[in-house]
Amino acid sequence: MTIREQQRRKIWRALQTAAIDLVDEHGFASVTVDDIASAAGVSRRTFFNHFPTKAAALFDPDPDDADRLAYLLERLDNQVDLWPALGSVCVSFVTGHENVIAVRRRLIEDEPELDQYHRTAHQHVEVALRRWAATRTDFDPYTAALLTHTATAVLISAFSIWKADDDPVHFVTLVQRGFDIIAAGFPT
Amino acid sequence: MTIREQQRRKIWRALQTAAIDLVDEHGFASVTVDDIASAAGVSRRTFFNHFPTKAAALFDPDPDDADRLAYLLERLDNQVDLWPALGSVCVSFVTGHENVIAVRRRLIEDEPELDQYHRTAHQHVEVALRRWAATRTDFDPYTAALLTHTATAVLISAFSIWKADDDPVHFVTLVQRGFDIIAAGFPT
DNA sequence: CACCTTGCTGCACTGAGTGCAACAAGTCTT
DNA sequence: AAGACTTGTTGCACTCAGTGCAGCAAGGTG
Repeated sequence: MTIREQQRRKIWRALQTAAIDLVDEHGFASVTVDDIASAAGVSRRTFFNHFPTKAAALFDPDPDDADRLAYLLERLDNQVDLWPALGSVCVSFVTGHENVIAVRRRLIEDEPELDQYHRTAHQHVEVALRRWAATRTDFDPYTAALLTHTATAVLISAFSIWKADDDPVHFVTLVQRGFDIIAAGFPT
Repeated sequence: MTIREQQRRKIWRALQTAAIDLVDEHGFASVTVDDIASAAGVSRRTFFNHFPTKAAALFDPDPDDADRLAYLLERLDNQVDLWPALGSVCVSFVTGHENVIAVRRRLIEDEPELDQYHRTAHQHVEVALRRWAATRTDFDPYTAALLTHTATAVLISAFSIWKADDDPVHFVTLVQRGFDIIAAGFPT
């Protein structure tokens, strides 16, 4: 990784942590982009070189995580049973990252209107899943769409139920349980 | 319905149609709130009395539709099999409204970045479903969350696959098929 | 060491969204 | 039907998100 790329990711992280800290303390509406930028030691204009919107600074996924998800999907090629396979990918993806999820969860508990912005985070996952589904030719486009959207629905459901002060491990089991319940076709 | 309420809904509709027409012709970014308001014959300030954001003018559900969905859910009380029941509600809800869906579909096909705003429309459905699920005590909160989020995932999937110039009836069958596929637990 | 490229910065600008204070029109009471 | 009350529109002024542009500094390349 080049020096440029290192610096860029460093600024990215500084902006994200500054944004989360400030919003956590003062609330989303009370924090301006100027505040975030100067807390991170960069100019306001630089903020928008890294994030398209103020909300994105809170919820855009770390580039490393995006790489990790792409890698997990890559290794899935020959698996036969699609839904459980997707489930295992999602479980692996969230495992060990409960702290990040907990922070976002707490922000949204404090200010529910942030939830709509948080959807874009799941949309990033969805895009990755869709890209992967497009490479598979062994099922029709509609089933592919259902698979990806339902998978993110499971993640969102687990996220919506889990409380920030719950047992972190519990979140992963929630995700797994969600995939299992749907695999069984919503038994009554 | 009082005269006031009639006038209010009239302005609401004028704003929504003006917004859709203008955005359809010139693109989302090129149309200002001023343009929409004056096309609808009201002041800019009035626009924001009816819609919280510019995007909401395109995608907020008609109040009549919200009432209709609430009514459909109300009549569901004693049904035993939850998932098919939710499916029938969703099918009934979209039946006969393919034209509205087609318009939104076309807008998003032209400008994919509008998709994120369209999610809020589904969020309104989701809120209604969640409110209903909260009144049922016969299943746990997590299953309730899964049910509602998965139901909207089906709607989103059908919406993402359907093309605006497809057979309108086809959309409803897509929704029904989605519920069926998930009921079967994603067979391979 | 020169040359090219990438990314940070300041500046100026558009336009979304909000609080406030009139004002007008619908609604209710007697 | 006339007054009091309520609800909703309007204009004004303001903050701030987001963008295009031009300059500059520092990284990358031969």
